[in-house]
Amino acid sequence: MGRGKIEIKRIENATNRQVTFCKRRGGLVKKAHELAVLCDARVGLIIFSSSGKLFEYANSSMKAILEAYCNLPEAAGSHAFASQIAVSEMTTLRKEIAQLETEKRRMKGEELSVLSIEELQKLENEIDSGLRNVRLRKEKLIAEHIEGLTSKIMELQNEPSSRSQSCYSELLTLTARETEKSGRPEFNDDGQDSESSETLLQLGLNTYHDTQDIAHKNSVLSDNICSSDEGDTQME
Amino acid sequence: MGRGKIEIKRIENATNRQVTFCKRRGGLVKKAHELAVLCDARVGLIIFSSSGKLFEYANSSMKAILEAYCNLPEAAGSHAFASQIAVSEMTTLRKEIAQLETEKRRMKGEELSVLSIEELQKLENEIDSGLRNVRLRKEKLIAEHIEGLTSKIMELQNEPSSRSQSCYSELLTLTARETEKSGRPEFNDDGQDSESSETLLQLGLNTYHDTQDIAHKNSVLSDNICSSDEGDTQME
DNA sequence: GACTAATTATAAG
DNA sequence: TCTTATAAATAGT
Repeated sequence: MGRGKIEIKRIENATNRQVTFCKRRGGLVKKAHELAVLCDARVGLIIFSSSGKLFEYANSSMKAILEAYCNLPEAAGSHAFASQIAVSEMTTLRKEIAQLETEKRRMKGEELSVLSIEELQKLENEIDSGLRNVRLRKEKLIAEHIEGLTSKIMELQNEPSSRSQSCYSELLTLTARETEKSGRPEFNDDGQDSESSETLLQLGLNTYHDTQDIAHKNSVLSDNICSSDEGDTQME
Repeated sequence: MGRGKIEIKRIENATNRQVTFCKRRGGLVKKAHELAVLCDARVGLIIFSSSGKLFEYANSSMKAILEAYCNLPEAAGSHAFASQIAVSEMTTLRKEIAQLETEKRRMKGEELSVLSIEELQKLENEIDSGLRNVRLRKEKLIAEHIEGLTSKIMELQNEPSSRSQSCYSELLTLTARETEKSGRPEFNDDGQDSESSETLLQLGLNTYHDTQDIAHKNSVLSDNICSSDEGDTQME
């Protein structure tokens, strides 16, 4: 719904991402509210922005919803709940870190021994695509830098001073470096790298979820865990 | 959005209410997922139908979301049950994850805008080195594969059978590709060799990883939206 | 569930 | 933030 269709993947531009976050958060809260009212449901919605700010909506109190979620009639022994959550969360985070570190090592060409030819090919495509992007960006910066130096020289040309010397020499170095690389063909468009961004996702961690239910069922939620008023929405 | 406008008030007709509940619940979960992915947010959604059935969505584990919700800094006095140590350790782990994710994205050529030319150069060197390692490893595996096929053929040479046919043809394809490549300079550092060895793989070995990708895409999509891995959606 | 006509959300400017 | 063209959700069938 917008001037153009968008892919559902992380928005890279931070400003854009923030704007979209605000808009869609509003839309989501509105729809949560509508569902609650129209269908006589109890809805609790918790959102943490990427910067860690909390937004929430609950048509009844969030505490009541969370208590119901944890299958616990009333608050007691909340420490057990919290510590179970904390322990399993920590495990999750550690697994996530291990996973990311493995991915990073593989992208640096380490720890490849267990990968099949196909997996290696995927990895290669992904890295190659990243390399191209990095080079493009670097070359853009260098070009801009050269342009800046050039115009500086233009300015200084009429009043020669010792300062302009250094600009000249830097410009010479840079242009020499760039020239060395020119003549390289553009990207081939065979589309082989098109799946690059998904490859790593499939290695994701799933194993901790099965402990989740048990943790919830055995846990207790206390009175002071949550306090929330009806339909509370904050601004970020 | 529909044939007619409706007021946001409890739907009196029970059947109608149930149908609307199902439709809108699906929509809400989808939008929660989109927000989480697009804006890199953490989202937890809990829905109880009027009959008391539970539906939930969380892009990370619901435990993690609730844990974060219950341990908000400003609530320290009233909500603090997880030990201070656990909280700070968790913060450390999260920072570590954020850092690793940034590194990973940069190696994939994303989020480069804040990097200087020097940093980009360093990154490029790192990625390039990784790429070479991956290619070396892959080519080693392919060579071994060829060798394996060769010796199989040796074995079968004396007793010609229909089975050996396929080995021959695969070997021929592979060696043809390898030969084509030889005599071309080794890694030049401008990225144009990027596809040098993937054609070999795709033509030489079979192409089943393409269909794997498609299957994977589908499964990722459905997992994210409605499987019990992340956000659990039940049928009522 | 599948099908639209209409409404609503929102991407881009 | 505000506008508006367009994509998406959905009410009624």
